[in-house]
Amino acid sequence: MLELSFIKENKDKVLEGLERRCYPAETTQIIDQILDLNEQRKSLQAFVDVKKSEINKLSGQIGQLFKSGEADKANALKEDVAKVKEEIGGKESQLSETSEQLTLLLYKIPNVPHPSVVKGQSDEDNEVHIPHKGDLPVLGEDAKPHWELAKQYNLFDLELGVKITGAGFPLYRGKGAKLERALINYFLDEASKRGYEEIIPPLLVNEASGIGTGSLPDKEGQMYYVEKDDLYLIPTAEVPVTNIYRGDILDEAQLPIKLTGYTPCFRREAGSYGAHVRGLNRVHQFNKVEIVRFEKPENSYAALEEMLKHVTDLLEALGLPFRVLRLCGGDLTFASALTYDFEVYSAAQKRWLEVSSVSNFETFQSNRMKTRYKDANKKKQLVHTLNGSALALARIVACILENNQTAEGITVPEVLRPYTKFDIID
RNA sequence: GGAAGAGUGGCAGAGCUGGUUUAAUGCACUGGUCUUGAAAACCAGCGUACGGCAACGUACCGGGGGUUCGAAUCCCUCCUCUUCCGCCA
Repeated sequence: MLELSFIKENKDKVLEGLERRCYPAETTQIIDQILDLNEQRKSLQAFVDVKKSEINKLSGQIGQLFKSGEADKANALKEDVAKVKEEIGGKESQLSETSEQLTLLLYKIPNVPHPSVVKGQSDEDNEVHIPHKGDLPVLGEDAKPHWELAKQYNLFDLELGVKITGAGFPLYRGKGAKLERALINYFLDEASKRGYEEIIPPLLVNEASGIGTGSLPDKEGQMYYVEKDDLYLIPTAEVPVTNIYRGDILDEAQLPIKLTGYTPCFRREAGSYGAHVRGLNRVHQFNKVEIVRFEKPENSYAALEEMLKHVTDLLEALGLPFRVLRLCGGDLTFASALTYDFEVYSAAQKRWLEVSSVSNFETFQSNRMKTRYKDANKKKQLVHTLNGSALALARIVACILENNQTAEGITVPEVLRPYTKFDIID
């Protein structure tokens, strides 16, 4: 959520940001509504505060009078209080309604994109930030997509997942399960090497946590919801991990805070089904290692570059052909100011698959969560939050299987062998 | 799941027979005095949010609601924690 003070002082920037996101014109009007409501709120509060102050004073006097036995005078004052209350009338409830409305409207305004983000409608307008190096791999005519390879080598089973749960819940087995576990451990170890503290968070979160990171309100439909306990299954470790510091005022010395966590991720994503979402390309449950950072504002973009390098290193080590995109305004997620998407090329499917997304949210999440720090002058400031996948597993597995297939079997990337304890899947 | 008790400012902890509590006191923390320096001692400051140039005002004693002229204090409700019992990886 944007800060009210920022909207007030930088209305043009906010509008220009909406423009680059290709937001509909109605959203522009919300900005004016917000500013109007805020003025209303301010005058309401000033009024109510003064009246309450009067009541407080009178009540104090009544107390004194009762003590000194002057009940008559006290009772007379009670009538004065009643008058003041009448003056307040519905203003107090108006005040709280106005504040609530204001918050709801603020929730509707997305983050202002970083100046480097280009205007664009959809993923077709994304810019290539780091192009793929060298030629794209070409496989033989008989190359198979990962869902066929999985069947051939008995690595994961989507039909069994259907039997046990439903569509989109893969069951990994044998070397498929071991490969999955190897990747998780490898990614966690690499994050640890770079100074991230490992976290195992709860997989269900409450409403406040969902609001903190921006998964709520509005996006309820994308999360699994346990009605009986009013809890949500996490769509990413970002939600529980970022909310660790919800409502906290940190010490400057604590920053930066670097956290990593492996969790399964649950996404309802009632989207389309078809050839392009076959196999592991899109599932309701997948595994992911997430990295999360809390930074001082002046350091957050350097941190983003570090994260970019981190993910780049992982993909290079795995030997997967990839490119990095800088998302255009229209493809940027609601809370993000700048996002880099990583896409891995699937040689068998002959298409790019998104495997990671690294974003700087600046103060958008921290303003919702009220996560601040005291700077050198002891002034409270919102921190910047960042996060990224390092990495999301399902599609990485798909690409490893497809790109590394040989007549003898699927070769395991060198860096994973200490974890898998086998070199080839055959 | 059942029973009992409890949730107060960074921590500890009073207040909880409703009215100088505008939340005592201690510790921690910050600044100052003293000192060669430090410690000790002493003095002062020391929560968050909103409004206001400011003085200051308002709200917050787990969350929400209620009673009252007035609520940390009484009532209702939800949440959490502790102890005991039950169940259980």
